[in-house]
Amino acid sequence: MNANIDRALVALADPTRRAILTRLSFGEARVTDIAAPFDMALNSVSKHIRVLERAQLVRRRRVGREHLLSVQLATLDATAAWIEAQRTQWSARLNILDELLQAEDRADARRRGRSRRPAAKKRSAR
Amino acid sequence: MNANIDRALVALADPTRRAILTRLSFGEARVTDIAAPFDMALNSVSKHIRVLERAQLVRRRRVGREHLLSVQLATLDATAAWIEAQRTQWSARLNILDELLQAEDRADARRRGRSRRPAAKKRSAR
DNA sequence: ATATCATTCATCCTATTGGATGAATGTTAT
DNA sequence: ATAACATTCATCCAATAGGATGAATGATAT
Repeated sequence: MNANIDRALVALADPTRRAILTRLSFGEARVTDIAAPFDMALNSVSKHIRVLERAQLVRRRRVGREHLLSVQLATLDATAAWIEAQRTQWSARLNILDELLQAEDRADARRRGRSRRPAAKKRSAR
Repeated sequence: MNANIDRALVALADPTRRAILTRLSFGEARVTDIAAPFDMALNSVSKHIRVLERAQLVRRRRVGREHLLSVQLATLDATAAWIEAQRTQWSARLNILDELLQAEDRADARRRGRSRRPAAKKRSAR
């Protein structure tokens, strides 16, 4: 499961591959078509396509001698969703932590109230 | 603007760095603390942290001799949002294309109706 | 059958990256 | 002042990734 996310993130982490996806958002295209606008050998583009394919961000449909590629939006969705989920989970943890620290502060304040001994305790960063 | 997204995606495309972010979701930590669970030299972890910092996924707060790191959730949000935006844009383009193709098909059907000459025209892939 | 076109395979080269190591820098404690 | 600690800097190394090139494979057209 996570290996897929990994492949997708790796695939998206390259500007050429993102450009290829953008190109495909205008419709199916052959390897040659995709390569045309790039100042790069056809073979290099072919390699990038394979990376996108392994990440399931792109689908290949062979028709005769040409390979027609298309974007696989679902995977892109899944990737954004994964990041968003991480964000939520991490944020939740930090909130819990913050509440704990605030409770601790209140306890400290009570103790200070009893013993008149103000101690400098720094608040954790945002 | 896009250079930031690029750095964030590159940073997220590594499992060690994602693990570091997860670690930081439990709260601020020093470089040494972050490095502890990893079977990896402190220096290597330090390098990963710099990558996360450049991508603004992590913030550093120097307090005395220790460097306290924390997750910068906003950037994570921005990254997910960027992917989601791409998805939306690309999906919209594909929808337009699909409508165009359907309109074309209907036109073909009308022409066939007038001239009795059925031509095999293949529908584009999903 | 042959030439042409579309694509991948196999290599090779270079730059970058993940990692290790030892020295250098800056901070705290004694 | 000195020792211990926290971290980075400067290198080095191996593995990987991006890119190029020429040959091989497969399909189409003549």
